[in-house]
Amino acid sequence: MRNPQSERARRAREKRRSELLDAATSVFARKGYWAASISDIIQAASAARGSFYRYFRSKQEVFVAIVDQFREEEMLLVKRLDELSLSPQTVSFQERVRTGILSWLEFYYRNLQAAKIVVQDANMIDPAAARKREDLRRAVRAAIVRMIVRRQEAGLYHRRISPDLTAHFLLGMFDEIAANYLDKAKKSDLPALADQFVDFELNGLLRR
Amino acid sequence: MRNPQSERARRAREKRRSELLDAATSVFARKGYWAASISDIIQAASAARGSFYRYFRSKQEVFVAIVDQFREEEMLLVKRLDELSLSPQTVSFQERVRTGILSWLEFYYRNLQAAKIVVQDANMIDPAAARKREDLRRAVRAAIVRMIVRRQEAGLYHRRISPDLTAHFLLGMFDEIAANYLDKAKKSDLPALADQFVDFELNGLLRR
Amino acid sequence: MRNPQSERARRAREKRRSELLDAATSVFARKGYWAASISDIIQAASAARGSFYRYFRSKQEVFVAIVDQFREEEMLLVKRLDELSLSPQTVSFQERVRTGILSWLEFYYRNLQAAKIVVQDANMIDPAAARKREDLRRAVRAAIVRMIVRRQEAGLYHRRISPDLTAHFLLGMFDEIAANYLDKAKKSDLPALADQFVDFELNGLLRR
Amino acid sequence: MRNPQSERARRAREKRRSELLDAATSVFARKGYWAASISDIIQAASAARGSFYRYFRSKQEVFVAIVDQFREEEMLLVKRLDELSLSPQTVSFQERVRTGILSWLEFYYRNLQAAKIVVQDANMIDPAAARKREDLRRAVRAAIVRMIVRRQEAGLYHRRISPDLTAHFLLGMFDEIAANYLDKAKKSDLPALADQFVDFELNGLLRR
DNA sequence: GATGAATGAGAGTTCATTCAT
DNA sequence: TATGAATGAACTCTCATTCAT
Repeated sequence: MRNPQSERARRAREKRRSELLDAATSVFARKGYWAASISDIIQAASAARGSFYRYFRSKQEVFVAIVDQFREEEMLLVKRLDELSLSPQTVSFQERVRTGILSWLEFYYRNLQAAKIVVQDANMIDPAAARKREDLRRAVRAAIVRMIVRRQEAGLYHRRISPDLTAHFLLGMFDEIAANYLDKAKKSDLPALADQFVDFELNGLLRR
Repeated sequence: MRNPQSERARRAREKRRSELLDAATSVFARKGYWAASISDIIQAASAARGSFYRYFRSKQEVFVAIVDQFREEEMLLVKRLDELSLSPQTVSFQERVRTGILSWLEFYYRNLQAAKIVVQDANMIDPAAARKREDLRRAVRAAIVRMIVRRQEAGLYHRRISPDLTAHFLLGMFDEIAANYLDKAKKSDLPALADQFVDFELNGLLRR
Repeated sequence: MRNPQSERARRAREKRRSELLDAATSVFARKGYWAASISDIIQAASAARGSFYRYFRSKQEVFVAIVDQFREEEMLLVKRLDELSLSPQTVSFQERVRTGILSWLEFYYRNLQAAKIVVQDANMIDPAAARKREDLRRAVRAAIVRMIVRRQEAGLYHRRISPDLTAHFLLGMFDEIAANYLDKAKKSDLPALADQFVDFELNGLLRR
Repeated sequence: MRNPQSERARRAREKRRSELLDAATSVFARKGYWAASISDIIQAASAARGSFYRYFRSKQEVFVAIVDQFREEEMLLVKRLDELSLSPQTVSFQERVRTGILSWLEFYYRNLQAAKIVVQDANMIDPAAARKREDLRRAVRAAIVRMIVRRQEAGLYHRRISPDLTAHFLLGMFDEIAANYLDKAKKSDLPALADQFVDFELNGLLRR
C-alpha cells in the first residue's frame, strides 16, 4: 500500500470487523443463533447498532461467515491430514493416526465456540446457505472415507466396516466431544483424549 | 372414572393433546424450534389457535414435553438394556451387545423426528429446563458408563479406555446417525447398521 | 350465510378493515405516504400494531388498496359518463357536459382524501403497482379522448386540438382542483365550480 | 475579491455545491424525495458523505433549495411576462399569449427534473418550509390572476370566469404537462404544444 | 371447551447525521 | 477542508400469548 493513511484505515476496519465477528461467535455459542439478538452482539462488541450493519448485511450473514470459515478451515485440516498420510512415513501408523486426531481435537479446541455453533445450529438457518455447508460437511466426510479406504487397501483396516458409515461414526464422536466435553477440558488434556480416541477407533472396546 | 361422560371427555382431551404434540414434533423436526411458529403447529393439527393454549402453557412447554418424553423413554430403554445384561445369559455376549444396539437404533428410528429435535435444538431453549434435560442426558450416559464398567470388571472390555469418554463416543455416534443417516435408511437396514455399529464399537478399525 | 355467528364475525371484520383503511387514508392525505408511519395509522384507528397486519400485509398494501380503489371508481365514473353521452339525449349538450363535470367534481369531493393521495403520492411507491395505476390513469385518459373524438366527429368540438393533449389538460385541471381547491370548498360550491369549469373548457377565456 | 486564492476557493466551493444540487435534483426527480437517500446523492455527485453536510445542513435543506429556486425562477418568469403584457405592444394579443406560454413551457422543459420534484413532492415534506413554498405558489397564481383581470378589464377576456379559479386551471394544466407529458417531448415539439395550449385556453373546445 | 381476532413487546434493519482523523 | 466510519433513533413487521365471544 502506498497510502499509509488508507492502510491504517483498512487495518482498523479489519480489526473492527473481527471484533464483531468474535462477539457474534461468542454470543451465538452461548445462546444459539435464534435466541441471540443483534442487541446481544453489539453489546458484546461495544459497538453501535448501525456499526454492525456496516460490516455484515444481516444477522444471517455473520452466522454464515462464522460457519463457513470454520468448515473451510476444518476441510483444509482434513486435506492436510489426508496428504500427510500419503507422504513417506517416518513414524508408526498408530502414531500418525494419533497425531491426526490430536490436530483435529486441537483445531476444535482452538475454535471451540465456532465448533459449538456449527454442530448445534448449522442446519435450519437458511436453505441456500445450508446446501453449501452440507457440501462442506460431505467433503469432510469424503476425505475421511478416502483415508479409510486407503488404509483398508493397505491392509491396515479390516474391510468389514463401511467406510461411509465409519466416517459418520468418527464425525459423530468429534461433534459430541466438541459440543459436550471440550469446554470442560484443559489444553493439556488433549493428548490423553487423543489417545483414548485413537484406542477406541482402532481397537474398539473388546479385550483381547 | 365413575362418570362415563367425563371419561369420554378425558379421552377426547388426551387424543387432542397427543395430536397437537405429534404436530409439534413434526413441525419442530422439519423447521427447528425457532423457525417453527404456533401457526405451523395448529395448522398441522387442524386446531384453533386458542386450543393450543388449552393444552400447553407455551411454545416452550410443548418443546420441553417432546424432549423430556424422548429422553425419558431413552433412559428407560437404557435401563432395561442395563438390567438385561445382569440377568442370566442365554446368548453370546456379542449377540447381546448387538441386540442392545439394535433396540436402541430401532428406538431412534421409531422416534426419528423427536430424536432430531433432541439432538439439534435441545440446548439453548431455556436455562431452567436445560438443566433437567442435561440431567437426563447425564443419566443416560451414566447408565452406559455403568454397563461399560461392569463389562470391564467382567474382563470383557479392556481397561485402558475411560468409561465416561466412551459413553460420549457412543452417544455421539448415535446422535450423528440419528441426525444425518437414519432418515435415509429403511427399517430393514437397521440390523446391518447394528452389525456395523457393534463391529466398530467392539473391534475398532484395525485389522488383526 | 347459514351461520349467523360467522356472519356477524365477518361483518365485524369488514368494519374493522374499513376503519383501518379510513384511518390510513386520512393519515396518508395529511402526511403523505412516506412521512406517515404505521404508528400514525393505528393510533388514528385506535388499533393495536398487530391488528393492522391482520388486515394488510404491509404499509404498501394499504396504500395500493386506497389508490386502486380510487382509480377504479374513477374509471367506472368515466365509463358511465362515456356511455351516458352515447344514449339518447334529452337535455342540451352543454347541460350534459356540465352534469358530467359535476359528477366528477362530486366524486373527487366525496373522496377528497383519497384523491389527494392519488394525485400526490401515487407514483414513486412501487414499480410493480405503479404500472397498474398508470394503466388505470391511461384508461381514464383514453375514455376522455374517446369522448372528445366523438364530439369532434359530431361537429361539436373543433378539430384543431389534439384529443390526447386535451385529456391531459382536463385531468391536470381536475387534479389541481382536487389537490389545492376542493378542501376549501363547500359541497354547495360545486355546481358553480362546475359551471366555471365547463365554461373554461368549452369557450376558453376569449371574449367574443 | 482581492485575494485570488480565496476567490478560487470560493469558486470551487460554488462549483461543488452546484454539483451536489444537480445530483440531488436528478436523484429526487428519479426516486422521489423519500426514496432518495443521501447515499444516492453523494454517489451521483462523486462526493464524500461528510462533504454533503458541508454544503447543506440536511437532506431537507437541499430539497427546499431546489424547490424554492424553481418556484422563484418561475415567479420571476411570470412577473416578466406580466410586465411584458403592460409594455407597448407590437404583436397581436394572441401572439403575445402564445409567447408567454411558450416561455413558460420552455422554462419547465429546461428545469424538467426540478419541475417534477416540485409538482410531486413539494408538499408533505416539512410544515415550516411548506408555508414559504405555498406563498410562492400563491404568488405565481396571483400574478396569473392579475394578468387575467387586466385582460378582462381590457375587454379581451370575458368576465364570467373567476380569475382565481382560472389560475388554478392553468397551473393544473402546466403541472400535468410537466409531470406526465414533457419528458416524452422534444424541444422542437414545444411550439406546437404552446399552440394547442393557447387554443384551448383562449377558445375552449367548442366549435363555432 | 373451542374459536380466532386482538394485542404489543421486541425483533431486524435503515439511514440521516455526527465527528474523529 | 475532505473524508467515511460510527452512531442510534425510528422504522416496518412478526408472532407468542390473551381474551371476548
